[in-house]
Amino acid sequence: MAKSVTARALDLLGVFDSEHRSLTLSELARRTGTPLGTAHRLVGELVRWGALAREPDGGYVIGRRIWQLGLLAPVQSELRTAASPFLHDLYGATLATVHLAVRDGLEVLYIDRLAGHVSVPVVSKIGSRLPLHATGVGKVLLAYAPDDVRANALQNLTRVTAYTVTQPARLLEQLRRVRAEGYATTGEEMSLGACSVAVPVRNGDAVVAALGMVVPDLRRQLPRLVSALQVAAQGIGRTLASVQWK
Amino acid sequence: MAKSVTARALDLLGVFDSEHRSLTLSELARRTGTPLGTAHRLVGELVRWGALAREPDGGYVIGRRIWQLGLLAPVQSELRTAASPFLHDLYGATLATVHLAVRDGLEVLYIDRLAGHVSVPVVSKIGSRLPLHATGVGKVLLAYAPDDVRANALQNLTRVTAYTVTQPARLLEQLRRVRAEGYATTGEEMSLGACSVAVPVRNGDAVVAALGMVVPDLRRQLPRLVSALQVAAQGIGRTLASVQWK
DNA sequence: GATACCTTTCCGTTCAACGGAAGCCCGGTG
DNA sequence: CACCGGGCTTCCGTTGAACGGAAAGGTATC
Repeated sequence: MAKSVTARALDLLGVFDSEHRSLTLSELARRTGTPLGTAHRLVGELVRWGALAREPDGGYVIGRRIWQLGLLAPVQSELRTAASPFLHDLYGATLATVHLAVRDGLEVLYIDRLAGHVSVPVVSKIGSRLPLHATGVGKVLLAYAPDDVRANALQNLTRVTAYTVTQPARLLEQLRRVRAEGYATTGEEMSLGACSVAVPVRNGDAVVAALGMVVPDLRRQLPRLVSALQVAAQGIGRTLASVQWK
Repeated sequence: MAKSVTARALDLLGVFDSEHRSLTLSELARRTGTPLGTAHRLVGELVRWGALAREPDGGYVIGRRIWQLGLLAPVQSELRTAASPFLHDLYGATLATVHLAVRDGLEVLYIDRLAGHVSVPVVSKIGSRLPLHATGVGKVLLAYAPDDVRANALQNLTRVTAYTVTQPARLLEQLRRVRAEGYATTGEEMSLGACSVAVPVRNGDAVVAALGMVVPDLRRQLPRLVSALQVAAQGIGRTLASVQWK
């Protein structure tokens, strides 16, 4: 299956994640199913180029060059920089945990986050992925996703908490309302004690991201939060559109 | 020279930089000296894995997966997160542009930056590299670098402005003073109208980074800035040491 | 000093990668 | 409309780089 050299080399990088930031050569070989001899050579090349680095303790970690490259990715260089000041405003105005996310395949990918000093159990981390159907930002992204994506996502509504929506019909109805009303909400569907609201961020007509916040309870303040979110999302969209043509 | 497939694939990624965030297939082929047929195949694999992505306009850009990986790099995940609150404090206290940087080979690599709304001409960007001998953070990193690095760096003191120190003997003397006094300064050596101060950030005994600021003029406030920097650097070091063993 | 685990080096075989060339798809131009 | 130049994609026969098993070298553990 994974035959090509390139694919193998990339897979060696791919086994790193936030729980495994440092791996030994043999761990890498095991996790990728690469024979040791081969892994040794490939890792050597990756280190030479700067994609991996060797720690004093002998473990391998992701190298600085990858980090530098990552800064050039559009999510980072355009979306994130455009959104950053608005996230701060939003956080300042509400003191809730604020999220910026995009859809990547059938998952939500968190681009940025501003967390208040604890308060609500929040699962997301910058760069992490969560299912589309159990988060506020996820529902927004799903609501505006192409039909085939939505169809695929509905196939597989895994249960996370007792409140997670797992019936396709019910979720579809919710998504319809998201499009009608312009915002999505969740109530403890991803983690108990956490509710969320989210709105789309548009560049022109296209929905390119979602902006959301997590709070312990929605009832009283929903209108206020929605309008704060919409103002910020508007600002981000405007910034994106203006940066586009320089 | 660059024969191995892996090296070629990596080189394809390596030609992206902040001036060239989006490249077409044939640009990639030209810039790496790869025949088109080969480039096509390799780029295809990179896209399949998520290292590159194709924009609607047909150009290739760095993919989200690389960005995600970059977040796992130690510079980002340890240094940057440990330092972030202290950078904010420092910025709040002084309103000067604040920098965190490490040495990478014979260059300064900027890890984080907090810029005031214009004021002084600042060259650095997050993820960018500059020569070691012409910046405050660079001098600090050079002062505490291993002997062979320092020797190599002194070979090649390129002139940037009229004030850049280009005589090895003079720079060596400055570095001696940096070690003795615990901070480095520059006066318009990198860019006219900008002076800088910097101090080392230590993790235990080892100097792992440098913390600096850029201001229009140093004379009057030097002692105040140095002590603010030292307090912050101390804090960062403490945080690093405590995170180390979890 | 034996054990267990990791890393590094070596080398003959083989099959994946190579890249030249030919065809495709556009958009611009005479 | 026909032509042209550009970038993109596909194809295929040859070849040498990549493969991976095996064995030797390290280093902590019992």
